[in-house]
Amino acid sequence: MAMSLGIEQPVTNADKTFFQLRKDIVEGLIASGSKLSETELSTRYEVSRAVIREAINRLASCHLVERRANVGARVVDLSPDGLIQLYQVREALEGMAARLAARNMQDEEIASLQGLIDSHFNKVKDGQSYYQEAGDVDFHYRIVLGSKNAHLISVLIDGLYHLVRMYRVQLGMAGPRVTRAYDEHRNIVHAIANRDEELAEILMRRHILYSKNNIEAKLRSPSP
Amino acid sequence: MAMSLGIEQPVTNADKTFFQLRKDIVEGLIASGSKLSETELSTRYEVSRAVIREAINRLASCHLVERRANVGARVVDLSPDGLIQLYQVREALEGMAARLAARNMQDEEIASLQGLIDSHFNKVKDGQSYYQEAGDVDFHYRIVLGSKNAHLISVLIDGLYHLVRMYRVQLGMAGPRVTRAYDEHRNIVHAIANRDEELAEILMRRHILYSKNNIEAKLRSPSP
DNA sequence: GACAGCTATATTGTCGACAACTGAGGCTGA
DNA sequence: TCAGCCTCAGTTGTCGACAATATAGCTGTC
Repeated sequence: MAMSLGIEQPVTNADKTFFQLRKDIVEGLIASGSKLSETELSTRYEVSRAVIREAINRLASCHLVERRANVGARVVDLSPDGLIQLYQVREALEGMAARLAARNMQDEEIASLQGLIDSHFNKVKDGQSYYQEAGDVDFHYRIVLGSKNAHLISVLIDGLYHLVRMYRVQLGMAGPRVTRAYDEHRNIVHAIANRDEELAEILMRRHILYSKNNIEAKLRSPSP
Repeated sequence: MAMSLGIEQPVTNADKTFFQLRKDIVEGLIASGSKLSETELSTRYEVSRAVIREAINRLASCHLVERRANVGARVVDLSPDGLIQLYQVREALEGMAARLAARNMQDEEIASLQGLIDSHFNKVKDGQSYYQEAGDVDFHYRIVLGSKNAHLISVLIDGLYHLVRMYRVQLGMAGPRVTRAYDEHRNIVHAIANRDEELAEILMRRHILYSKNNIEAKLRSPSP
């Protein structure tokens, strides 16, 4: 695993194929629930079956595909229950991440995070929904990295976040939750700056809980 | 991944090799920090390099080995900091597992769990330190499975628990924490039986925190 | 018509060989 | 002496072919 300190750089052919496949799955180019044929993919991506196999195995580690011996691999299918379970794990892990960030982040990192939030303020004020996607992701990334916990970083950034993005993209999230989420982010940073571990964890957990409820509501009423 | 509902059954050759390699690493037969040569392992385990490669990749997903492109894989090395980080994640995940177990476990499952605890009582009373290893593992397994959350189950049972066992085995844990841990288990089951999610989570988190402190102390004073 | 068993086909699992890369050691030239 | 380059052995990455397995469809019997 790339350990994700910064941007993951593909070096081998299997890496590139893995990233490409992951992208195509997350963005729905390969339909959720569809079967992944090794031979077909090897011709489509113009690599040998061995590298396709390795890529699929890695995707299985991220829980983006499910593999059965002697049968094959299928892209996971998205379900309300799956989403809920995903957010339950996020709540636990990111709560802990916020706690550890309050303990372990350097002062400069916190200042930089504060700067990020401030820059968001302008965009929120202008009503740019740009926020939800890039801004939200960036915010959560920084806190997870700030935890300085390798397991946390790996499970979330290399694993769950791609699934989260898959749900967001394929269910078409954009949402009017922008300004409210902005305030929540602001409060979390404040708690971290005060080195208040307990509060940072609680606020982060509530933030994710709200976010789950929001997406869940969208999931019931197909709006797009 | 095997999804771990019950016992994971090897079907393919890569499965068997993966299990064997994992066992040998966890139990220290392959030294922590040592390099894993694909060619050497393929002769030692009498399989082709391809299945060794797949096994190593899976081990990397469990964080039991670290792989670098074009260089090779090394068994992770155990460190005090690594142990602490591991238990931080356990605290977050198993806390959530206990909460969800209080919500989702069937009445019969809870009764069975209660039975397990009761059976432990006799052994603890007799001073059998058998408890710590098998009993403790079994207890935590049941609660994680009781959460009915696939991600939680996979990350913990297919992943972190093997690392936990690796620390325990290679640092020689047995400890006088038996009776105290027993009481903590008892209280957790009580909270779950009462469907008290909040309390179940808090108790589990404290239980793991205590456990971490215990191992940490042992790690400072090499007793065995 | 339904069902069990068999056959055929397509897919996955496994293998050995070749290509590409890394790291160590020695060599050259200042 | 030392920095930098180069060579070379050994390792990992990639490939195409073969073996083993599962699924679909057919056949024959009840």
